[in-house]
Amino acid sequence: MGEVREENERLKVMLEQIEKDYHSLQLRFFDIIKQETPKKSTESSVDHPLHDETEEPDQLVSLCLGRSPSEPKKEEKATSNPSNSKTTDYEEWKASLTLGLDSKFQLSTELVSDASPETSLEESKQAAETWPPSKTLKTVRNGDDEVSQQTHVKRARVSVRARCDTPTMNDGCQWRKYGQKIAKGNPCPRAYYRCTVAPECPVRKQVQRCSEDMSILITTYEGTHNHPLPVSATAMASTTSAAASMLLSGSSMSHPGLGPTPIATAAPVLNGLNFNILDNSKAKQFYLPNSSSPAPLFPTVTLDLTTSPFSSSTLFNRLPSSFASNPRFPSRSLSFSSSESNIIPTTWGTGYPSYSAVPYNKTHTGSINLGKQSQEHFYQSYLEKTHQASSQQSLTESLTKAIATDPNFRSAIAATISSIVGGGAPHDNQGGGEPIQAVSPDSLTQKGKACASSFFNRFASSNSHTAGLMLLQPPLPLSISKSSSTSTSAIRDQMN
DNA sequence: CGCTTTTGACCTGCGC
DNA sequence: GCGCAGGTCAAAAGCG
Repeated sequence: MGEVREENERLKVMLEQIEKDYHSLQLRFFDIIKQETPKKSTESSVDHPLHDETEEPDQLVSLCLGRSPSEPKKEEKATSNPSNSKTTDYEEWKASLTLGLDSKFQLSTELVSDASPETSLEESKQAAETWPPSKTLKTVRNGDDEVSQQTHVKRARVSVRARCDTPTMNDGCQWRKYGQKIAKGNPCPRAYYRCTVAPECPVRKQVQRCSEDMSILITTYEGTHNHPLPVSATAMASTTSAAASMLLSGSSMSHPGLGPTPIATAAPVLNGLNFNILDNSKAKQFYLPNSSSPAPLFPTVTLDLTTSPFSSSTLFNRLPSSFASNPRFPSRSLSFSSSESNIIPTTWGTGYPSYSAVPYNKTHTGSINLGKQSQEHFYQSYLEKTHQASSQQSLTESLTKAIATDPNFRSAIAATISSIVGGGAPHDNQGGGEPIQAVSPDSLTQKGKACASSFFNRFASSNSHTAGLMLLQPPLPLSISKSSSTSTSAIRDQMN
């Protein structure tokens, strides 16, 4: 109890600091918005008329995992009165962690989008209870063909590619293997798992090694959990769920950013991570565990945790050429990658934030790239930390931990997907070149959190759309502060 | 003994 | 209609 009280006190202090930084960041953000307004009014009106929301924080689209879309306003209201919002925000933050899998938003994974929250909840149960796709189809076909088709079409999959030595990725959930098959075109067998946390949970996953690189494990998740999950499992689940939701909502609407071009690619390289988004609806980059399989029945979004940050532009070339285009379902791929699979994880594993100030540039083509100098700086920092690191974590473990421990990481992933789905790649040059200091107060068990946080903080700062998303989140255990040295040391003190 | 994994059989959808 | 491939089932085997 004593330890808990102590930790509670520490967290309170931390929270206060976070709130301060949060508000200063918000002020800074508004300043930037003001400065950028004249520029953007000309640019956006011509190229991206739908991005006007970046000028009006009130209208920012918020992807809040586990919360209803209306909540951001509440949060914003709360932030206007910092002294009173402490408890509220903290509770909301906690709620966002625990409610992640019950999110109304997530339900779109399985369902047609425009259902009211109440009905969507019910429908999600139905969808969950009628898991097996074939049975679902059968059942629904008795009623309405159109509905059945939609139900079928709307079942999204989220595929995660990651380097992993273990037979399966530890995502915090309990799985039971129920089958194994040799799939055509891949000598490695594909294993089928179902979630055993709850007896009737519809979630399944397929695990298969990549035939071209055996060190890469491809895990495909399907379905939505119908039960609460352990905290360690909410991360992957909500992230994949959000990705699937994004994909589905994206597949059912037209995007100014994605539509007219053969392929819309955003390839930000931040903190040595690739963040590639592919739109396969128009290009031959459909991304499947089984490279030679025909077009899949389900829309798939792939989170790629394997590729090199310096060759993001060649990511597509490295994809198996047999990925067929799929006219029926769009598929998107996100890449969180390392140049060497162990460098970043090792660094993340140190548990300390990256304090290096990294300027960034954002191109008008939707790519966000660190300057060469910054990349060198960053990787130098990585290498230094690599030497210091005692633990050798795999990329998968690190990312999983980062996702598991950092709600902001999840939000950022979702936000990024949202920014792509909602309006294409970022287009303005806001905030470019200005060093942003990202500081993440360490918590007791948050290995791997720091880099992820700073990574996404920088990303958030570089993308007004996403930045807005981040700002609308309740205060999170990280902060962005321009006056780096003071806040860094302050938080270090708090950590100690 | 209970749970998990293995593995061949079976079911279903799809293309020809 | 047939064959193929993906996915699932369920009995047997394995394991702690």
